Amino acid sequence: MALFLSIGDFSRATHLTVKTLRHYHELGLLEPADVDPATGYRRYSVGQIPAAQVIRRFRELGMPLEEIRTVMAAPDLGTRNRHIAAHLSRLEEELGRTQRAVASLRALLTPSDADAVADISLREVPGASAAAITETVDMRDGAAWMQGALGELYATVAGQGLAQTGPAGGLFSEPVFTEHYGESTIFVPCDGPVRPMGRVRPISVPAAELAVIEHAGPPIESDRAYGALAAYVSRHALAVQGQIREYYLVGQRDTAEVARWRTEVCWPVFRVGS
Amino acid sequence: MALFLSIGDFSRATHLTVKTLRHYHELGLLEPADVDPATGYRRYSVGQIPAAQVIRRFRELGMPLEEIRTVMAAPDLGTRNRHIAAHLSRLEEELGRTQRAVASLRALLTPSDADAVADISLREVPGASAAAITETVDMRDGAAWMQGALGELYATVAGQGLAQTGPAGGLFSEPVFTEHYGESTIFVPCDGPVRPMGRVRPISVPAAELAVIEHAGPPIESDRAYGALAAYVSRHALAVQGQIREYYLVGQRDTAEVARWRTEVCWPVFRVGS
DNA sequence: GCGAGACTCTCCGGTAAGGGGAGACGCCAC
DNA sequence: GTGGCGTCTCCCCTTACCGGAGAGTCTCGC
Repeated sequence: MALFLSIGDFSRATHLTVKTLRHYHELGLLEPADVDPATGYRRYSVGQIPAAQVIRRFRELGMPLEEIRTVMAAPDLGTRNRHIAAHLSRLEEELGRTQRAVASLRALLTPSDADAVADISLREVPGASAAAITETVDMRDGAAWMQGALGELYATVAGQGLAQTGPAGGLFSEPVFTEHYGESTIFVPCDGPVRPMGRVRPISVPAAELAVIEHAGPPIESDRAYGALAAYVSRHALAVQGQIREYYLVGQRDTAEVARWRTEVCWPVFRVGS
Repeated sequence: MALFLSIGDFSRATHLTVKTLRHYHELGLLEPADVDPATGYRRYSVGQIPAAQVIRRFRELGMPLEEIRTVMAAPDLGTRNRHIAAHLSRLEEELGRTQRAVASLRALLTPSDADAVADISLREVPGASAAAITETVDMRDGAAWMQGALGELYATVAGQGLAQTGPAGGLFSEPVFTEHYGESTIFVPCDGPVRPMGRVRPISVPAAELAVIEHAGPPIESDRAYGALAAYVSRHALAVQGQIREYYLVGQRDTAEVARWRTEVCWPVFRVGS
C-alpha cells in the first residue's frame, strides 16, 4: 500500500490548510513522517490522519495548540481529562463574560418599561456662559447655602443689567454625593460678560449629553429621583465621569409653595439607544 | 482650574494603562489635548476623561478599537446604534459557538446514562499479526463472502500449524458503509509467520483505541449496534479516521444457532473521558 | 528531451491589542 | 547638583495562522 501523502493531499484529507500543516510542523505538534533531505518536501503517512483530525477537533473547540500538544502527548486518560477539563472551565468563564457583555449591550439598545415609568429622557445641552458661585460645602447645610448663593447670583446678574438665558442650575462633583462634602457650583446662565463681584464669577457651563429625570418637591428630597436615575444610567446608558447637574425649573423665586418646585437631575452619559 | 493631567495621572483617573493610552494616541482614537513639542510629553485634559471611560466600557464589552472609533465619531444616535447592534450580533454568534464548544467538551468528559444502557466501552488494543484476506467486495454479498474467507483462513492457519491468538475479525474501509462497496479485510490473529497461500496474506492489525459495542445475532443485522455506536462516538468521543473493525467472538464455527452469535463492533477514537 | 502548469519550499511581513523592557531624557525636591 | 521617579521612543513578543515573493520540483503531454 502507498501510505505516503504530499502536503497537498494530506491537507485535502484532513481539511487543514497547507499553511497550517507547515505551522504545526514548525511547532513540532504534528511532524511529517518524513522529510526529503534533498528537496525539503514533507511526506505524511495515512496513519497521521487520525492525529491531524483530533487536532482539528480540539482547535474547533478553541483549545490552544500548546494544550493540544500536552493532551496528545499524555499517556493516560487522567492527564488528558484534566487538561480538557481545564480548557472547559476557561471556556465557561469566557462564556459568562460574553453573556454579560451581550446583556449589557442589549440593555443599552432596548429601553425597558421601568425606565419609561420613571420618565427618564436623554438630552443634549449646548454649552452656556453663566454667572456662578463655586465653593466646597458640607451638604448638610446644602439647602441653605444654595438659596443664599442663588439670591446673590440673581442680585448680581440683575445689578449688572444682564438677561437670564435659562433656568438656574448646579454642578456637583463626586465627593458631594459620596462624602456629603465637596465642590459645588450654583450658576445662572446669562447673556453677557459677568464682572466678578462678591463670590460671583463668570463660568462656562460645558456642553454635555445628559440623562434627565424630573423631580417635584424640594431639591433636598430628590434622593428617589437620584436612585431611579442611577439605576437607569447603570443599565441603559454609558455613565461618564463628570459633574452631576441640576436645573431648578421652578424654585423659591417662582413660588413659596415648596411642593410645586420642580428640579431636573442630570447625569452625564454617552448617548446610545432609544 | 488646572485642567491638564500627565499621562500617569490620566491613567489613574481612567484605569487605562499608560501603554494603552499611548497606543490609543498612536491610533488616533484618543489624542491627548496637547503634546509638548520640546519634550514630547502628553498632556490630557480632564474633559477627556469621559471619552476615555466610554472607550474603556466598550473595550470591556469586547468591541474592537476600529468600531469604537466609528461609534464615537458618529454624530447621530442611529449610526451609533447600528454599530453597537452589529457588535452585539457578532458577540451573540461567538456566544453560540462557545456554548456549542462547552457542550461538546462536557459531553466528552461526562458519559450519559444512554451510553451506559447501550453498553459501550472504550478499549485499547495492541497490534497483532494475523492471517488475512483483503478484497474489494460488494456488501450485498457480504455475509457469504465473509464466511468463505473465514473458512479459508481457518483452514490455512491450521494447515500451517499456527495457533490462533484471539477472535477473528474484520477491517472495513469507509466506502464499505457509505457505498456498500469497498475494501474489506477478514483476519485471524495467529502466533507465527504466515506463508501466503491462496488469497491468504500476512498482515499486522494495527494497535488502536476503540469504542466498542457488542451485538448479538447475525453480523448482518448489526445496524442497530452501528447506529448506537455512531451516536455515542459523535457525542462522547473524538472519532478518528480509520478502518471500522469487527471482532467475531462467537460465530459460525462455534454454533450453528445464529441467534447466539456475538460480534463486537469497534470504532477508532481518540480516548478521553470516562 | 523539453516546456507548461501545478506543486512545494523558505522567508518576510501582517493580523488585534497591547505587554515588557532598554536606553535616554525630563521633572521635582532636598 | 543629585537621586528617584516619570516619561519618551523604539523594538521585540504574544496567538494561530494568512498572503505573497522568489526559487526550486514534479508530472504530464508532446
